[in-house]
Amino acid sequence: MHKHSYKEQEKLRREQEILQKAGQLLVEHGYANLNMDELADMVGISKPTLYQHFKSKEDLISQVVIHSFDAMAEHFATTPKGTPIEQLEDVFRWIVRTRYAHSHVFASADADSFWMLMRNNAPLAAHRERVFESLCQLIEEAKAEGQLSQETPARIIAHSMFCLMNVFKDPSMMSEIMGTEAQREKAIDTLWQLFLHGVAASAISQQGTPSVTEDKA
Amino acid sequence: MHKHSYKEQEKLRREQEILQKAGQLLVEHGYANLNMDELADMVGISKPTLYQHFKSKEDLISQVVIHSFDAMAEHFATTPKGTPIEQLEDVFRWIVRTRYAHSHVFASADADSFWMLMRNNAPLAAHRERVFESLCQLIEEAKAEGQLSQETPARIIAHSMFCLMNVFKDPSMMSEIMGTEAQREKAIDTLWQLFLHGVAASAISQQGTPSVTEDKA
Amino acid sequence: MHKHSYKEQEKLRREQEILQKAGQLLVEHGYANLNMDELADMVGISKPTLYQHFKSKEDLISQVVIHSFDAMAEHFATTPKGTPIEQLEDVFRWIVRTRYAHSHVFASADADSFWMLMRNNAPLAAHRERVFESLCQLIEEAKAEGQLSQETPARIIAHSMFCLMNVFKDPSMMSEIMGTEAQREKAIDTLWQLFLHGVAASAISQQGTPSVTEDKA
Amino acid sequence: MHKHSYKEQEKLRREQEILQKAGQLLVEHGYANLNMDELADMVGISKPTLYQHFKSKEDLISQVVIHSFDAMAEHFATTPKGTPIEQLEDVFRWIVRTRYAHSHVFASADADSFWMLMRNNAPLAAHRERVFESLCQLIEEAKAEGQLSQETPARIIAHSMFCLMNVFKDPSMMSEIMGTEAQREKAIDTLWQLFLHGVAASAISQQGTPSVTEDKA
DNA sequence: AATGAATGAGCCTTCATTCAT
DNA sequence: TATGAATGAAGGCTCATTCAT
Repeated sequence: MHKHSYKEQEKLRREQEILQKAGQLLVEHGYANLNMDELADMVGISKPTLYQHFKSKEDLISQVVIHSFDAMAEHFATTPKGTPIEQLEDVFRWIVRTRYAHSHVFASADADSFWMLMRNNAPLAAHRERVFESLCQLIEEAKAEGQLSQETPARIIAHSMFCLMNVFKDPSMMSEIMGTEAQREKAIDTLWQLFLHGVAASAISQQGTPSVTEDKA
Repeated sequence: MHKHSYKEQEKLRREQEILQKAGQLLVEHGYANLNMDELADMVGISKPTLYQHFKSKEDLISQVVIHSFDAMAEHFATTPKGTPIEQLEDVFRWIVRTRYAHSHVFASADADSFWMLMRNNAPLAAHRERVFESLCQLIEEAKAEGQLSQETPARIIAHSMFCLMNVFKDPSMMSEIMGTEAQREKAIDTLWQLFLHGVAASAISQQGTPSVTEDKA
Repeated sequence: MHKHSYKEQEKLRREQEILQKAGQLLVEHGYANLNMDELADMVGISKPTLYQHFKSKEDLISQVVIHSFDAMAEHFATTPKGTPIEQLEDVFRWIVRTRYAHSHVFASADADSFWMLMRNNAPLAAHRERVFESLCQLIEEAKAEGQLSQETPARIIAHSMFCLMNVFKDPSMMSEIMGTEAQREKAIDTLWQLFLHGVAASAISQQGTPSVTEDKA
Repeated sequence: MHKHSYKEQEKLRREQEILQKAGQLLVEHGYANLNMDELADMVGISKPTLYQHFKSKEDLISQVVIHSFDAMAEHFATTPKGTPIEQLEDVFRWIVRTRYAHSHVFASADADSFWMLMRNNAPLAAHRERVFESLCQLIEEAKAEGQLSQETPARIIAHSMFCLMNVFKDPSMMSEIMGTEAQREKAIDTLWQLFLHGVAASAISQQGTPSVTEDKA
């Protein structure tokens, strides 16, 4: 069971390092502009060694992304329980922070690379779906407790959440987030509120007519 | 006065065609994977001819994107007047429809290519900023009429709107939009409601505490 | 005899203009970097028109060079007679002046383009040889009058003359020449003296031993 | 301390070979017509391999030329001492021999490629200037000993020397040089004498009047 | 005769991937 | 196992030259 365990651990450690640096480059340069020479240099190994761990660029990047999905899945599994809405908020904050504080892959999650990869990569899509499912379940729970709009499909709510996070991708917003700790938290709050009210139970009531009017009445 | 007008129109027509196909390839393959050979083939001309119309790949793609921005700007200018909120809704619907019906460039608007291009391309950034400014003004008007949250900066609201539209980028959502006319309108409605309630004036009130609770009370 | 004489003159005039501008570009950019688009633009005609006058780039440039040789040949024929040495000096001065004042082709006469062209272009080589022969004859005459070293082959003397003129090709020298009229004449004087003493009759006497030593003794 | 010394030597050897063949092609085809495919083929490697040794065509060719300058500089430094004039003669002979025996780059030293390269390539210009400076110093020494004309600027003398060597560039001269050892030496002698008398101290005396007359008197 | 438009062929450069050590 | 070295396959761009009008 632990035959070669040292060597294997060493190998794992190295792979983690590769994945981490690759993630960094992926975020900084995008998929197409991430080049294997640069990556190898950054990790401090040679290119052939890289190819001993990952059979191709696509494979490598897929694993980077899968890794991110798994980290998210793990957070889902270990997040301290509360009301579904509280859990959702926790997840929301965790993702945003992870994204930008640690330059996580999700920062470019819906960019070219991402979809292009996903299109031809079943395992990747599967990992993504798994996480997405967890999120949808949480949303359904919140709906069941009457805290989220019944009328909005869970998948759309989940997507909205991911998409909204991209607000911070714009350079002008980025700077706001990259400022003080307080600024960041403030910005995240704002975004969470924005999301929450968009999907709140009371929100969606009369379709087609902006409920704003009713609210004001 | 209109000497050469035929030739010139022909030239323009050709350029439009190039831009249109380029937009299509841009959406399908992303900037880095859009290659000039393929584009030339697709348009049915030779590569050098391409370069007689556009001086470089970057120039060409910039114009594609600028074109999209301008189309949006034009819609802004000609949209039938109503309350600011109504105008916003109109813009929202127009963009979503244009994006997905016509495979418009904005479908990959916040992708790698987009930002990378913008970073080194002042004219492009300027066109974008112009459209963005228009949107922000509309938002400020809506705020002034008390219909949007005063607390959320206009730029964040504008961004949210753009980001939310990416919900449809996911293949699973895509299929929903690409279905019947009715389905599409339904989906757009849902998203608009979602956005609207997220940014509505009454929405953001107590920070840090999910206002859902208060709303219910 | 003068059928179409007007049209033909017009054609000739245009060809002269093309050749002149081509010469200018040839000197400025070199053969390989002289491009037909630029040339056509400079002359104010279209490229196909260019090709109606000259069947190819090589043909065109050959004629430019041939033209220069012919101009030189003409100068040889019309130069006011004097002693052979005086005639030589006159030729020398004329070439240098023509080269740099009028940016003549000979300014790049021994550059890549020149030899490469010559290698595959018999007519060009012939024209060159003709001029060269005239020069050699002049030199032989001077030798006959005892004014030039009998021991140095005429071809070498002729060549030396051409080569020495390239002294001015160096940018640092160029500036000296491009200054005032007086500066230019001074520089030309210096070079002529330098050439003349190199080939003077009294100069070459003891082979193998630097005659300087003897001179000093 | 000498780890990898074999590999490194091999790499150096390869680079030398590339530089040598590149020099050959440079002389034969000129800068613009030297193409990397042909060079790679000639060396027996692939184009990308070329680019692993030299980062661009310009870089490669620069090094070729720099190499030549350095070889000359080294000869300057190691040449057996004698009178300045003797040293000059040695340098002269060495350059001519090196140029034509080894098809050295200087054979096209004042050609298009050369100047164009120099114009945008500070390191190259620096190497050239260094050698040129050495030559000028030698010339100044010779002047100080009264063996060269005080009136002619050292830079002009140096240039004359280089330019005169181009006499051998003409195909008809080339054949003479490429003949027997004796022929070559004879030709070089002739040229050296020609140069020497052109710049000798006694030579330049009365400006404007061919001093030939005086010499004869 | 003159030209706008088009193109085949080619060149420099890059990069993911593999070979040989 | 790790790597220095090598490369096939492309991609962006240019240019002399020709067609069609």
